[in-house]
Amino acid sequence: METKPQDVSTPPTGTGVGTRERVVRAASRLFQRQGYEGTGIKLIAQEAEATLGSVYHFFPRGKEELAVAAIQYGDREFADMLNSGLAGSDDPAVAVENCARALAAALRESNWADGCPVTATALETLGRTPPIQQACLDALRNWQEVLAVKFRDSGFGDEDARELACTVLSALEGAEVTAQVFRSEEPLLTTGRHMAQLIRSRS
Amino acid sequence: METKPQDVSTPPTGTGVGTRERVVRAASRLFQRQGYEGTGIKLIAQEAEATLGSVYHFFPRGKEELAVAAIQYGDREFADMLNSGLAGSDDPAVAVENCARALAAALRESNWADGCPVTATALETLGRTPPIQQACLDALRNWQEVLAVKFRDSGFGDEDARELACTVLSALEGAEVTAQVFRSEEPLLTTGRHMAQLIRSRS
DNA sequence: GTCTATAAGATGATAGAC
DNA sequence: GTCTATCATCTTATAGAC
Repeated sequence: METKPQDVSTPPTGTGVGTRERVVRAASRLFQRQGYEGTGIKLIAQEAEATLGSVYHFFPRGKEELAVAAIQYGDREFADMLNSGLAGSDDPAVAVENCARALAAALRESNWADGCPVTATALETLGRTPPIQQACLDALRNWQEVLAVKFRDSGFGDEDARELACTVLSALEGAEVTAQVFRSEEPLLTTGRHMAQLIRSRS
Repeated sequence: METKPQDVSTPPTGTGVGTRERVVRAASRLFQRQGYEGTGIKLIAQEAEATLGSVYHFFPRGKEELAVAAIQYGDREFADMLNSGLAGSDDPAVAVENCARALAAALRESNWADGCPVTATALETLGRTPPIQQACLDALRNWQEVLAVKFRDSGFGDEDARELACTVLSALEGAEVTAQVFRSEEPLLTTGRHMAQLIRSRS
């Protein structure tokens, strides 16, 4: 996760956020909500309050290049959410349950629209668009590592921490989809509770 | 799950499978692999060895109507897979782990392409295409009930069975996505093992 | 960097012969 | 029921003025 110069929070141009950043954010949100194939570049430009020319100025290789940037943006965003959720408690079981609760609250607040920022795009582009697939893989690996670090810091052995992280991440991912389809926080809350039990039963 | 007359495995017309069935199967597989928006009707017709006219003959209301039928087909298909996996053992923990193993094997055999038959379409159409969303909801509910029945039959109380089914379904759904992105059976196998532990710790 | 106009092709859907 | 031809629209992407 190297930080590039243009990642600074105050862009050089003005009071708000630069055009490139607005485009990436809009793309990330739209891909998250309606997938890669279902989102047109014109809509992205419109939501970002940019013109089509500006989009292609920053992403000359087109939609695919923009999607990679959007997935990487979602990667950082979701990792931040995981990290804040996990930071709430030293007990990893409590921490994971906090994460599930935070995801559930965010999901409800968005009217069940804003789930995982990569799942839809990942499934649509699996085995068909290598650069996007790679970005999705990097994101999932990153999130798993965030969880694994928490478990290791709580005293779990390397292998145990890695495996627990794998299961917890998978469970949260699936619970988020289920919660979106059911339009209910329950899958996330129940899964969070069960994950806490699993973690406790292994400490 | 009422069985309609046209659900018989030997169609009236010929030795093989009827055109309508071929179209639905092709649509189900393609939506599963590349999502709803990323799959054109022409490709569906081609894969089904049918013509565009035939597709619109059986589904006069177009792609949306076809998608509902495709999701319902995937619903039955996945429920069958769950039921066979669960039937392998009276111990619900062993049974669930068998399911995860079966899903992992099927995923590997398809070169990580054939995951859950509804997730991609569900995420793309959330809150935008009510009939499809409803079909996805029915599918997830159906699968959860399949699991809940197994847990109740194993001696779990109603509430416990329902909640365990919710978590196990979510975990398997998420593990399937993770396994596809990682191109590895490990997320499904690890999640299956952990779900077995969770079930045992609650009996 | 921003903007408009437009090219080139794909998409969902329809018409009507057979 | 099957097939081909076609329409209207939308898509990604480019050109070139400013």
